Amino acid sequence: MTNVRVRIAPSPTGPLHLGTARTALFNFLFARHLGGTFIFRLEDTDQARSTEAFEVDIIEGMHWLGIRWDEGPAVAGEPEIGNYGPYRQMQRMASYTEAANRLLAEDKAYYCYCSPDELDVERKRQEASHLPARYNGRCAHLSAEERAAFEREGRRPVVRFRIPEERKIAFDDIVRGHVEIDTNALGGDLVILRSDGTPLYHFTVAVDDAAMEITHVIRGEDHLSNTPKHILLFEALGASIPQFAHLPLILNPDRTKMSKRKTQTSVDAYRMDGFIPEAFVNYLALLGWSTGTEEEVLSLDDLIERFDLAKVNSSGAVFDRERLEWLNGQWIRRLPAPDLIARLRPFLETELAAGRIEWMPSDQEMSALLPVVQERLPTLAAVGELIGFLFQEDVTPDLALLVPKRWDMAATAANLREARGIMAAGRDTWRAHEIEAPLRILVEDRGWKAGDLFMAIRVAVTGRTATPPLFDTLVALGYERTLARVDRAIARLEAGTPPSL
RNA sequence: GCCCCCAUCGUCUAGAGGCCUAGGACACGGCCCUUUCAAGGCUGAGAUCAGCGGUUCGAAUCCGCUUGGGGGUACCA
Repeated sequence: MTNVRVRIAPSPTGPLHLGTARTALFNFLFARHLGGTFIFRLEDTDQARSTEAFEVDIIEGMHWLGIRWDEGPAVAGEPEIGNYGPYRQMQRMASYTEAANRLLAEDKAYYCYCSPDELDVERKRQEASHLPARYNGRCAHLSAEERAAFEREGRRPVVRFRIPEERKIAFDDIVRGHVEIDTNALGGDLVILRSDGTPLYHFTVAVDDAAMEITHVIRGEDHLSNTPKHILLFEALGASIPQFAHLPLILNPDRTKMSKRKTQTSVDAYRMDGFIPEAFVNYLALLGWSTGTEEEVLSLDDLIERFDLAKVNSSGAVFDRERLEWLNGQWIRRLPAPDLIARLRPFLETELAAGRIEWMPSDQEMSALLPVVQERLPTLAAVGELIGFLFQEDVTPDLALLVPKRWDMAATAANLREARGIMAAGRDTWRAHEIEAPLRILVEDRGWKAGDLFMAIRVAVTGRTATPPLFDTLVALGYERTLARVDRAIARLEAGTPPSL
């Protein structure tokens, strides 16, 4: 165990987000690689938008991905683990007011009575004269009388943290290298407590990171510009300054910051789409990082072993669902049969509930099918599309699909009838190559194309043109149902065929 | 507006001055396999390394500028 301590601090104001999941993963990989401590902290101070349902979604989503923490809430309502708790900010309120009072006492912060409206007017004025938006410091040096006057007006002050002027804050970001930002660009003295006494994000993050002795702050690039504020706060609080690593952002296809509008961002939505966590985590890890080798299909353990913050990219990465799907297929193919069947269950339930299948296949049926199904599943959710026709009473194929280009309806009906006769003799030998062999002889005798007959049978029996291998499919369907479906197709073809002259 | 960050195939990336007439993967095309669909194998196309200057014997790699993109700039997180 090293003394490395990192954290992920999501706010439960929405379902687990792709970006949060990736940041969590990078923190987790970093901690595990180094034998450090990974901490989960809930930033639930936005009471208006935070809900317990989102909290549960986030925690369960993380667990689904295989991301576990050493300190933090277990699941909603249950006890926490770790000696630096509580791990919910709402339960740490006292520490923020205590810290703010300390800064006030040391004159590192002061009460500001400017109203939001006044601030707004000032901001607009600065904007109009092309000046950087910045608090003008009107309340920075109020006398006791002035303060009393404001109080008498009924104004409730915020607490502002003094940002020094003309100072360069420099830090060495692990992924970006040396970064320098002038304190004049920080927007002036920073509000750390609202007029109702509740703390603001930049303040809570610094107070908590200090209290939890975070050594490395690994987060999205959107916080890069805010880092000097945090550094100043750490200094004022007398805390040591952690190392920073700012991860490249995940982007929409148009290269803007990923948004719900343009990219599916909910991790749970990907789960419901049939992605498996092995693939998801693998994909996320490779968004902005690579091993430097040509390895791409990597398990969580592989990732932990190879992870290196210094090899993280600095430019944004477009989320590419097709590549995720490819990785998902890779991982599905690697799953042991019983495992895959178990994971397919919930998706079969969904098919059943939606009426797309009429009964549930047994584990035996599924494992018989698996060899021909496993390599054809891009996602777990594709299972219904692939083999649903097996678990329906009947199918009604499109007549147009039933008739091969070289045949017409009458020929198709007649040829299917011949094939049906041959298959009918196979009741006791209903196995793939024993169905196939005599049909091939028939094809040979008649001078047909094997593909034409097989496609006609395929469509007659499954209703689709793309299926698992035909004869395996027939075996799975069974003798009776195969013949019944062929018969029905023949009947429909004959009914649709105009009588010949 | 101001500040910061970024810039290699459509996309994810390899590349830490000579190994690069730039490698891999996804997607796309072709061929093989084949009853369809996949999977797999082989193969093709695809990047004047954003542009311009500089440093150097030598630059995708270092520096500067330009352009483009992104982020930040709240009594949001």
